[in-house]
Amino acid sequence: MRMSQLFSQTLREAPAEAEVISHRLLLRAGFIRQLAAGIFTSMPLARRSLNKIENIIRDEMNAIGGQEMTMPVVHPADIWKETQRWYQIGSEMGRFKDKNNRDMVLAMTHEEVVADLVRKEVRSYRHLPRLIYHIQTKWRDDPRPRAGLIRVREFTMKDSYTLDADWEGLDFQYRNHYQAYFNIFNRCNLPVIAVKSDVGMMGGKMAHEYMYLTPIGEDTLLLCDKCGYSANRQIALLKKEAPPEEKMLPVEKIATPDCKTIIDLANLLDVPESKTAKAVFMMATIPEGMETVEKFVFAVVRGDMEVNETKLANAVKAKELRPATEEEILAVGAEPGYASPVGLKGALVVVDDLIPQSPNLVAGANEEGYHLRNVNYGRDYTADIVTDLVSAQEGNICVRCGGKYREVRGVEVGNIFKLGTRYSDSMGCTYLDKDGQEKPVIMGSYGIGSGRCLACVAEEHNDELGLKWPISVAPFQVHLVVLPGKNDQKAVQTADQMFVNLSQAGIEVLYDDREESPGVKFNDADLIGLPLRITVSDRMVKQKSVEFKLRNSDEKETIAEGDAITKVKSEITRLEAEIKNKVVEVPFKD
RNA sequence: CGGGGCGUGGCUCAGUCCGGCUAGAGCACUCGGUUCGGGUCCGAGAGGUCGGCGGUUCAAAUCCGCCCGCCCCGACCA
Repeated sequence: MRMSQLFSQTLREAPAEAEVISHRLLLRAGFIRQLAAGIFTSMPLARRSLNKIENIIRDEMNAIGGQEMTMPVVHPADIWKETQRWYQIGSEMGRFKDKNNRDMVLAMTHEEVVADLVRKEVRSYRHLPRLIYHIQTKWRDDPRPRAGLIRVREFTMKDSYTLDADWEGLDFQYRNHYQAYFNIFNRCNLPVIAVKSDVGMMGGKMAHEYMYLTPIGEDTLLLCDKCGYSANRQIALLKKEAPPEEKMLPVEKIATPDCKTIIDLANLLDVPESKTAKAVFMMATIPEGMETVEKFVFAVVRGDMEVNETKLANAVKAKELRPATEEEILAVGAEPGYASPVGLKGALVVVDDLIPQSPNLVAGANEEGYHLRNVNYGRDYTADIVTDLVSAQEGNICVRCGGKYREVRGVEVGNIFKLGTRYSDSMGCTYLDKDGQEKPVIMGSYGIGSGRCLACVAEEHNDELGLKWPISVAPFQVHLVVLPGKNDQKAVQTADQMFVNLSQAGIEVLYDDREESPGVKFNDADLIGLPLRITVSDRMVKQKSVEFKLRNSDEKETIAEGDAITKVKSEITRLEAEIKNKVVEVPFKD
C-alpha cells in the first residue's frame, strides 16, 4: 500500500476527548474514527489488524472443530420473549419496530438465534456434538461507553456456541475453549489471565473471563499468589474467620446521637467495626414469570465488610438492584443511619453468613439517635436468606489456601460460559438419544471482542513515539520509507522497485511515497508502529545500501540493497517464532 | 440515572467573567518558492450557521432559558 493513497491521515495532536493511551494512539495513527459515543469506524489500518486478529480466532476455533457461519444482527423480538430476556434486560437492549409494527431486537448476543436453529436442525444424538461460531456485530446500549475501543456500544464479537448431548461433552468443549482462548491471546501477544466470573445475564453454571490486566480496566480482580486462585470481585469468595464464641448478652438500647456511619459508631462506643452490623437497603426488581415485582431488600453484613451487589442480586434472583430511597426505607419501619433488622415489616431480609456466627453486635434501633447493643441473630431476628454477601478485598484470606488476596484491575477481552439447558429448556431444544429418550441439548457460549482485543494490544504495546504492533497483529509487516533527496530520482526508483519486490515476495508493505520531510515520515512510521522499517535514501542508494530498523529497538542497521528481502523475511520469521513460543498449554483452573 | 467538565474552521486552543468594528493563533489543507536522515523555512490563499432553538438588547461567541452532543467520575455492565 502506498501511503499517498491510504484513506486516513495521522494527527499531530490527539482529539481532546481521548484520554487512555490506546484511544489516543489509534486516533492519531489513523486507525479509528468516532461517529458517536461508543460507535467507531475502523479505518483501513484498523481493518487490516482486525482481520489478522479474526483470522487467528478462526484458526483456533477451527482447530477445536468450529464451523463458521453468520447469524443475523436483527432479530424478531419473539425469540427473546421466549427466553424472557426481552423482559429481563433493560435499556441496554436495542429495540425497534419494523414497518408492520412488529417488535425487533438488535442482537446483543446470539443464544436465541442458536437455540432457534438447534430446535429446527438438531433431532438426534447423531447431530451432536457441534461447535458453531460467527464473527458478527453486536449492539449493547451501554449506559457509559468509554476509553475508545475498550468499552463501546456497537462492537464485533466472535461468539461460539457448543451443543452437546451430555454434561461431559460440554465439559470437554469448555476446556477446549479454555485453551484455545489462551492460544488466541498469546498469538496476539496480549497477556491475559483467566478468572472465575459471574454468569450475569447469560444465566448458566460456570464462567471464566479472560482479563488483560491494566489500571484502566473496569473489573476488579482478586488474585492469590500462593495458590493461583483468581476471580472477579463480583463473585470472589473469601475465608471469613468466625469470632470467638461469647455468651449472648441481653439487648441494651443506647443513645448514639449523630452517629450515622459505622466509623462514627465504632469510635463513639469504642468497639471494633467487626462488632457492628451494617445495614444496606436496596430495591430489587425480581422477575416472576412474564412480570417483575419490586421488593425491598434489607441486607446485613458485618461493619468491617462491604456488601457485594452481584452476590446480593444473585441471592435474591434480582434482575436489577438499586439503592432504596429514604421514603422506601421509612416505609418498612427502618430508620436511615439507625437501621436494624430487628422489628422490620415487609422487607426481604438477607444476612451474610458470618453474621449468625458473630455474637453481640451493635445494630441500629430503628429510631433516630439510638442503637442496640448485643443483637444476636436467631434470638433477636431471623433472615429470609443467609448466604455469602460480602466483597472480597485486598488482604482478605484466600478461600482455597489461606493466602492473602491481591487486588488488580483488568479489561475483559473474552469469556466462556457453561450455559447448560437454560436456553434449551425455554426454547425447546431437544434431541432423541440412543434409547429414544427426548433430552435437552446442553449448550455453552463463548465470546471474544475483536475490537476490544485490538485496543488492549495497542494499550499494551506502545511507547512515547507511538504504537508497537506485534508482527501477528500489525496492519502491515514493513514500513518502507523513501527519502528522495534533491533533484535525484535514484532513491525513488530504488524504493519503488523494492516495494514491488517485497510485495511480490508476499510481504505486506506500507510504502511512504509521500512528498514529506524525513522527520514527518519517521515520526509517522513510529506512530503507526509497524514492526520493521526499511529506509531508502538518496544518501545510501549511492552505496547500494539501505537502512533496516526494528520498531522495538533503537539500533539502525545498514544492509546491502540486494539483501533487503532476505533480511526482512528472516526478521519476520524470527518475530513470528517469538510469538509462537508464547503459545503454551495452560492448566485448567475451575 | 446522579455528580462534574466541555462544545469557536479538519485537529489543538485563545476570545465568554466585564456584550461593541471585517471572530483570532498554531498545526493540517491549496498554490509558489526553499529545504532534504527525526514533525524545514518564506510568501500567498481557501476554509467558521461560534452545538441548536428561543429570549433580553440599538448590538450576543459573550447575558438568560430550554434542548442536543461529547468527555470524565459514580451507578450499571455478556
